[in-house]
Amino acid sequence: MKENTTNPSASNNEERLGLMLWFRITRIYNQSIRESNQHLKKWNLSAAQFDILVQVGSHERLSQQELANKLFVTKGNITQLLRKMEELGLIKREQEWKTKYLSLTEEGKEFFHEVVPKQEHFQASQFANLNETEKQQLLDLLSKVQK
Amino acid sequence: MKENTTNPSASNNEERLGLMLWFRITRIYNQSIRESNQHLKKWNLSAAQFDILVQVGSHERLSQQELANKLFVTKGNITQLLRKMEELGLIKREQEWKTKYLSLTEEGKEFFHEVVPKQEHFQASQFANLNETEKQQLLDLLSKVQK
DNA sequence: TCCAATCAGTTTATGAATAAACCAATTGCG
DNA sequence: CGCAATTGGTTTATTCATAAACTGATTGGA
Repeated sequence: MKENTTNPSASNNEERLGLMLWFRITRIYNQSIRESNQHLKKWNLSAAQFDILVQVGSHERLSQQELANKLFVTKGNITQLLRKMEELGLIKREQEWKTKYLSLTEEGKEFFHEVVPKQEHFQASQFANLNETEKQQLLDLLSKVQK
Repeated sequence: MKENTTNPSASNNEERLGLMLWFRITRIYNQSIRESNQHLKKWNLSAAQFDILVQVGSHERLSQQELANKLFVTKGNITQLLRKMEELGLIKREQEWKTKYLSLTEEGKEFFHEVVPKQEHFQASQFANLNETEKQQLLDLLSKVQK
């Protein structure tokens, strides 16, 4: 499997590794997001919506900006996603001063308890090739990448 | 044992790790793609186009389907991206029987030699928090995830 | 006091990616 | 034969996500 070793150029090893890591991560992401969406289809939910469900479900008084920061996406993106989830009746937005605080509706909570454990189980299966130690190692390394 | 609280950590460690890995990877990806796009703007190129440039530039006689497989995206996506890159004059498609083989135009090759080393340098900097051993470790673990 | 800066959120236009349906050509096999 | 399955690519409708410009409200200095 030298698919990526095909010499992006004659630079040093350190840089070659960086590019290979980039490629590898985008590929894992592409594959993973696709399979997750497929799996979440059962509940008519997208991966993005699932992420929001988890965050809002497990944090009190989250503002939209805070949510955006947690998910590393833009606040514009959050606005759009929330509008849809509000329409679906899963999320409530309560304005206080200029800030909108988020929480799950009753229906959202039911969904949360229904979907999260199952999706969790599914996500775990995507890393089935790693044993527990390796998973922990991978998580540590990835955390370190993001400081 | 569904005494699940509002908290993913109520399940076993193995599964909790899986979900955390998923979140971590999507966040790194989101952040990384954004910064890469920003960086590639200098050349009016997107990350997706860059990926194609690299693959086509370093493999002879690649078909569209093969390219899609290498990048873990759908062939429909490839069709769209190639159309644009063809318009930009970076890529040639040569049909042989029903297969279209890809190659870089002269301009594409120039671009390749201009952009790749610089982008490589940039990508490397995104993993600056890891030393060389750790990078190699991370790459090995990620490869293992994808079998 | 007033004006610039900031902050939370929204809007708009655009690009990336998908799934699913499709076309045309080739092949396999009953 | 003849027809179904496969293969490579395209099209279409839809979802995600971004950047950038915007609104309105608040605040902090000169």
